[in-house]
Amino acid sequence: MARTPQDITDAELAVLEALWERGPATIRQLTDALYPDGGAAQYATVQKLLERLEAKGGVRRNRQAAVHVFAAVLDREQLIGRRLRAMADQLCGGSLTPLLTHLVQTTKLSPEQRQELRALIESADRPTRKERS
Amino acid sequence: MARTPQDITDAELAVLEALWERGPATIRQLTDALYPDGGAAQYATVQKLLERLEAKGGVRRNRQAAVHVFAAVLDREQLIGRRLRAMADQLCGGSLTPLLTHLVQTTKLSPEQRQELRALIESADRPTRKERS
DNA sequence: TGACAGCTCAGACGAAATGTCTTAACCTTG
DNA sequence: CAAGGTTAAGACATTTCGTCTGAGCTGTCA
Repeated sequence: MARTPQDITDAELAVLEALWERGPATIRQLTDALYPDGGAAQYATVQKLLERLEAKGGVRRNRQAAVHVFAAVLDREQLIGRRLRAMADQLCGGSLTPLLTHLVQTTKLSPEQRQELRALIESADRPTRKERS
Repeated sequence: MARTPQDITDAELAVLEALWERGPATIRQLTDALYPDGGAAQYATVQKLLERLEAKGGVRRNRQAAVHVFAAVLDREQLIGRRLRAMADQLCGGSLTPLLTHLVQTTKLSPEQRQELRALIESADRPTRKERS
């Protein structure tokens, strides 16, 4: 049976997280962060991971300088969204609603969080109206 | 970098889905459903997948008859929950709240769904009170 | 100038995960 | 009894993903 390649792999995610944490960075900087005692091979690993991330639209490369600087395009929120959508596609015929329902039923929310959620539901009402006008 | 093995793999999920759809079944039945033109090798594949699912707690095997009957232990809802939790662990420091927030912000809900969600939030209030008493 | 270090580019390779297959033994049925 | 179906065990093949090597270019320093 066909397997589904991962969208953003674990190692790619580690690179993304390093970019989220420190902002735009060079391969050298990322390698030192991810592999403190790394050698040439690890530099090349990070390079390859960035290349794949770039191909997937997860990072952008600035080639202006001789040493390229990479920045995250995909932030945590967006990645969460991608993963939720992929899960909905696989398990819920594409609908996000079962995921939402499940979370509401199982997540222990503080009164503050509940209020926040109610506000989100109400504000979710309003953009819809604006979109109509 | 270490990779994370999948909880329930794609092929295992296909087996689970067949069980969800038809209820308890034998290897023969599942093989015929999943591999209509399958031979002995496909029978063995399904057997192995079931064995792994059993080890993961996803299915239960009834050995009373000579021919074993398998039933899903893990239903779709539970699998969704497992995956959401895994996602929260990986992307949100373990908190489900960001996932919930994201879904509320991005899911286009009908008025009925919104009302349903409000009701869920309110009912989520009440069990909490019962649990205190 | 030459050597060296750092960088980019390209692609092969190694390891891990996962799906597939083979073999042997046992049981039931015709 | 032979054949077919089943279980059990484990090896094997394929795919995915992380790692590594080699070549070429540039800039710096002795």
